[in-house]
Amino acid sequence: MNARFQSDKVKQKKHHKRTAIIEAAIETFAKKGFHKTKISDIARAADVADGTVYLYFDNKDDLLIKSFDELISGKLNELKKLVEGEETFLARLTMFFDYHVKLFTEKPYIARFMAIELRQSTEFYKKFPDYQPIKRYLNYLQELIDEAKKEGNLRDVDTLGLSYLMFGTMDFVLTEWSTREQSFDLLDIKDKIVDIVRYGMYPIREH
Amino acid sequence: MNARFQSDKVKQKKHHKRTAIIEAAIETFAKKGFHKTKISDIARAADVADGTVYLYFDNKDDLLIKSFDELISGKLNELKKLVEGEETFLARLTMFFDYHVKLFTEKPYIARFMAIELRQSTEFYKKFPDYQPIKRYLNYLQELIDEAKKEGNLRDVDTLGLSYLMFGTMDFVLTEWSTREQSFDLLDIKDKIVDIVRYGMYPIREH
Amino acid sequence: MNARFQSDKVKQKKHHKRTAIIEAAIETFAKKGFHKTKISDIARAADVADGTVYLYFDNKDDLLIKSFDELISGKLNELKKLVEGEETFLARLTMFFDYHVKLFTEKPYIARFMAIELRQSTEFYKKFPDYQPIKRYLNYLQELIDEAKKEGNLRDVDTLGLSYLMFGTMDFVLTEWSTREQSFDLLDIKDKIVDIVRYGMYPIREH
Amino acid sequence: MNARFQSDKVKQKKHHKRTAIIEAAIETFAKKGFHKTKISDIARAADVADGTVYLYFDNKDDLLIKSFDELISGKLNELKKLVEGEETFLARLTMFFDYHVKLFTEKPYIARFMAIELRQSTEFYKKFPDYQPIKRYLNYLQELIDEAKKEGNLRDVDTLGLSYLMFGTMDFVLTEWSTREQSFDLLDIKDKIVDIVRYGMYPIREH
DNA sequence: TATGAATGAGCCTTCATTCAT
DNA sequence: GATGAATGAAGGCTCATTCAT
Repeated sequence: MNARFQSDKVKQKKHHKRTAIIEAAIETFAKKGFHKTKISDIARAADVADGTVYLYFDNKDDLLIKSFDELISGKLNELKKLVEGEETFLARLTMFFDYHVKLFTEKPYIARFMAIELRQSTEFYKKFPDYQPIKRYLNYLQELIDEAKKEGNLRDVDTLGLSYLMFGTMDFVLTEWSTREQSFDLLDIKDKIVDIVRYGMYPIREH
Repeated sequence: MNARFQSDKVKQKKHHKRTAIIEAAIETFAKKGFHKTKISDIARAADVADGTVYLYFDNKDDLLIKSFDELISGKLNELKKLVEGEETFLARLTMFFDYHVKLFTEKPYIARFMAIELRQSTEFYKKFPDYQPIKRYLNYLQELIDEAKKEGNLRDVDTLGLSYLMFGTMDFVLTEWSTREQSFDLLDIKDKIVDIVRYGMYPIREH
Repeated sequence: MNARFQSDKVKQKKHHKRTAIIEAAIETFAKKGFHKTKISDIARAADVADGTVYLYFDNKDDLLIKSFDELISGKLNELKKLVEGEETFLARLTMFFDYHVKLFTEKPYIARFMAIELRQSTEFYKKFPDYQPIKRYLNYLQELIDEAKKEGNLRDVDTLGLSYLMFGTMDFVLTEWSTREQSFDLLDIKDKIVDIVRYGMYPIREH
Repeated sequence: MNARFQSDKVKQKKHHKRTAIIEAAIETFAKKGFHKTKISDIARAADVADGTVYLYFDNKDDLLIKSFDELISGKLNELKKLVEGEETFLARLTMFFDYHVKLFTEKPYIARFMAIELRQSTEFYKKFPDYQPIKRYLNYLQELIDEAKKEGNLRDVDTLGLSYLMFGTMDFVLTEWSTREQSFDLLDIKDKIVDIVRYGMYPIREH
């Protein structure tokens, strides 16, 4: 092993603890909520000392924010790749939801994290006015919708309205699903909701 | 003044402080969030001593629950009266949304209270598994939907799905609206979303 | 016991804890120094709970300041009464020193408190620019000196200079005496220093 | 380059870091005070790693002590050379004060260091009973005084008393001067105080 | 009933010190 | 010798809850 390799290893190690802390934070915040989570809980879960957390993050708030960022950036990138592999708007929409259903089914605590911890306080938003991770999701959805409208695959619905409808519905379904201990089938309800969003709730007119 | 009258007055008085505390609690929880609200904040707002709160409520959690119950019962009753004054499903649906838009426009902190504080923690739900104030809203929505389906004014969509879609969308729109400092027009977006829910997002087929 | 008496008792009681905390603080700060003194040390010494300290004082710094104020105001008042009972400048000067010698001999920790804790940091002075308890002592000394000059009992020495000389000497003697565990006789050295200040250090010119 | 030279260079280098740390420590302790100074502050100022400090000093206390020693030894040696260049007691006394006025005017933080940090705690003196850097100053002053008395240039004042008077006055003047942001003229007040110490404060008897 | 002073458990954060490299 | 990432003990302060009046 030469010097260059060693340096790489060092760099890797440098980030190892940080990554461990982020992962522990996401899981613990999601499981117990921000306020009930002690820094020492996270430190223990990450197998580091309490003080180590403060080598990588300014304070508890900062850790929350950075955890969100990390989580959402990662997921959004994954999502974009998958979605952009699809051709039609319908396929993309389906993929958008499928991705989340899969993600949250596999790691329900992420659903809780995104659906609940995210919105703890206006104070939080006041403190970090530029911190709008949900906004990035919404923006992405809105791009997809606008494209679809251009393609003619979508009638001229209100972009903002549809994005709120889609995101809000998904968010609520997931919140219910995760706080109610997964008492209904996520895949099933997704299909049923997609059906409503596609065709509306009015009786389908015969022609 | 006879004994009966006196007793009534006493009872009224008895409830006066309780009511004041509940009202102060709702407003304060909504404004500052559950964790940042101190019992002494609520006591001051209600113009009672800290200790007095504990004459009417077991603890802070209990006060939160009772506040929700009070708030939601009141609002739900109001809502039911208005909704049941309408004949058609469409009118009822419209009324359902209009009522909330009006309510939250007038008292935005109630939106915050319902949208955010409501879902603070799994711990909370674990501790009070029977406490599901949202459930009552959802149940009511589902009743309306089922009726409408029977009337033939609604195609055979999934009741649970539609109720989640409607409630989740409303919830999210309100959260955004209240955390983003009312940056968009609530009435306007409501109409646009109702349009989507009615007719779906697909191009309307000519016939 | 009537209502008025009871109210007095309450008032007394109200201040009882505050007084106990101040006294405990002075003694503990003096014995251990500001930084080594824990709030819990003071609380224990005052026989109250830790939290009680914060009912009467904003924080540890505030407690230090208030303790000084209390201590110095009290002592300065006592001192003024005694000094003003004397007629001539010489008697007043003697009283000024005698008072301190007696005070510090009886309660050496007060000497430490005034001589050392008082000047912990420039930060402290920056934070509380108006907080100059020593200044009040100096001002008082300067008044005495100016009067004496007017009376003709004192030659036209520099007032500021003499006040610094007197205060600084006293301060240093006390510091040495208290940090060196009272290894010399305070009364004795006082007389010898007074002699120098009176007649100067040059050989007394015969005439 | 031979081995001896190399060894010298190494020794020099060895001491380079130690010297850098001492200098950084004196300046930083003086500027921020002992308790607010972090080891990492000193390390950064000395341009070494935190751990390096512990190669040369046992702990933070030890670093403080060694810094004092270094500072005081240096200054005392300088002072002695200058003082011993003077013939008469009066000239020596003047030099003693002039030296300090010059030193502290040029590097006010040294005044702070000596006047304040020096006396942080009884604990400190208890821990290091032999550590009396001021003592060396006092001893030197006392030697000067005793010599002067032998020479007949000084009446038979109490040596300890006069040394305390001189040192204490100087100490206090400097403390006031440095904590009050140099609000008065050091040179001017020095002359006025020297006048008092020489001739006393009583009206000069005519003859 | 009502009060509000008192309590004390609990937690975030700092920083002197260590030690593997 | 030199580094600096990691450690973990320690303490100021908050605030839900109690209880004597």
